[in-house]
Amino acid sequence: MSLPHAVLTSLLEKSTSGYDLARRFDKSIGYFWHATHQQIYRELARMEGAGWIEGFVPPDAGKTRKKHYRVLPAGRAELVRWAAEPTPPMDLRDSFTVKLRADAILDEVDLCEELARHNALHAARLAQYRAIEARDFPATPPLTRAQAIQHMILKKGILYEEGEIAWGQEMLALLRRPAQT
Amino acid sequence: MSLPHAVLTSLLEKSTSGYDLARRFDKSIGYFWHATHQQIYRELARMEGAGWIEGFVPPDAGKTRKKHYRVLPAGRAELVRWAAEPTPPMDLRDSFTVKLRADAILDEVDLCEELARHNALHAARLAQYRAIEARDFPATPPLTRAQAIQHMILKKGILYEEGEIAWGQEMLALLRRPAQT
DNA sequence: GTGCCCATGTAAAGGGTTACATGATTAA
DNA sequence: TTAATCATGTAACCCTTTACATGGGCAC
Repeated sequence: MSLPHAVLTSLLEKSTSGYDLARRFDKSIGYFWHATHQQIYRELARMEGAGWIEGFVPPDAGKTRKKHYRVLPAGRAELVRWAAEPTPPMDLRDSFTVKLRADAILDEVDLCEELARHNALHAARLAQYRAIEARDFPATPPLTRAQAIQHMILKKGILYEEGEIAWGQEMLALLRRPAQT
Repeated sequence: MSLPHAVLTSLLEKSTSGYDLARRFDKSIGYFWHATHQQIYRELARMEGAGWIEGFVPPDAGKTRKKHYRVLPAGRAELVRWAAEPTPPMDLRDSFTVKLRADAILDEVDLCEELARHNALHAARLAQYRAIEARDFPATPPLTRAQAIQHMILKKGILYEEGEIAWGQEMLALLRRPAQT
């Protein structure tokens, strides 16, 4: 369970509203931890109750209902505590791979189109990541430690997508090969 | 939701008991879809109720309580139906990456040891996968389509672990670098 | 006969997904 | 003024996780 900690991290990077957090979870941080707006609102309410964060009306609020949250010392301490815990390695739940196993024994299944679609999705994401990299990490050496870490996280995403694409193309070639006995 | 379909696939590959399925989910198929024995027993009961599978006492049962399950035509049809559905791409939930983001802004966090531990785990898994590959896919060309697909699935795991290790080593070097300014 | 593994389950709690609800601003 | 988007929520359902329970076989 680390959704609250993902939210804390995101809020530490920049205080913001639940709505904007949800959008951030659809983009940058969401590539490593997905969450819907319902989850986020629920967690924000919980964490405010626990004294980890506090809500406030931003100075430029005007007439909107927008409410911002910022991390309190207790929240920061909790994040540090959690980060020191051992983490189990990510467990994968890839339903497409299950379908491939089904394909291997079933005949009636044809995953070519679906695989091609996935390959295109991965290519699109890769392009996004590369654009972010070009924008946020232009020169190489003069980086703070924080920037260097953030760059490595982005590179992890890039490597992952590159791997998916390379593998996906080989797999597609295999699936398209006519079934010779 | 595709745990039942992962179970169906596994049962099609080989009829077996809930207990052995659970162990299989701790190994081969579990690398792409994790499940505990509680989930598996529950799914087996549900699927038997739905007429997708049937339980039977294996001929060599003797005095054990062991019960085997095999896939019925309805289950096979359901698997085909499901495989034809579009799949969303896997969404990642990698708490270690969240911790890295926390590290980038927190100072009090030190992830070196944990990262080294993860790297060792990935190396161990890679070794396992390579051993399986050497055992199950020795020669190259004379493969059936099913074997070729299964080999590609294994290769996906190998590529993934190799990527994790390469990235993890670079990341470790970065984390170990003394914080200059 | 004690301890360990096999083998199957139940129960409770918590997290995630989907559907629904509401009101307020902004653009056509 | 109608539709879309902003912004925040509630409720129900399902899935997953964790803890507990049970009883049989087997080895020492």
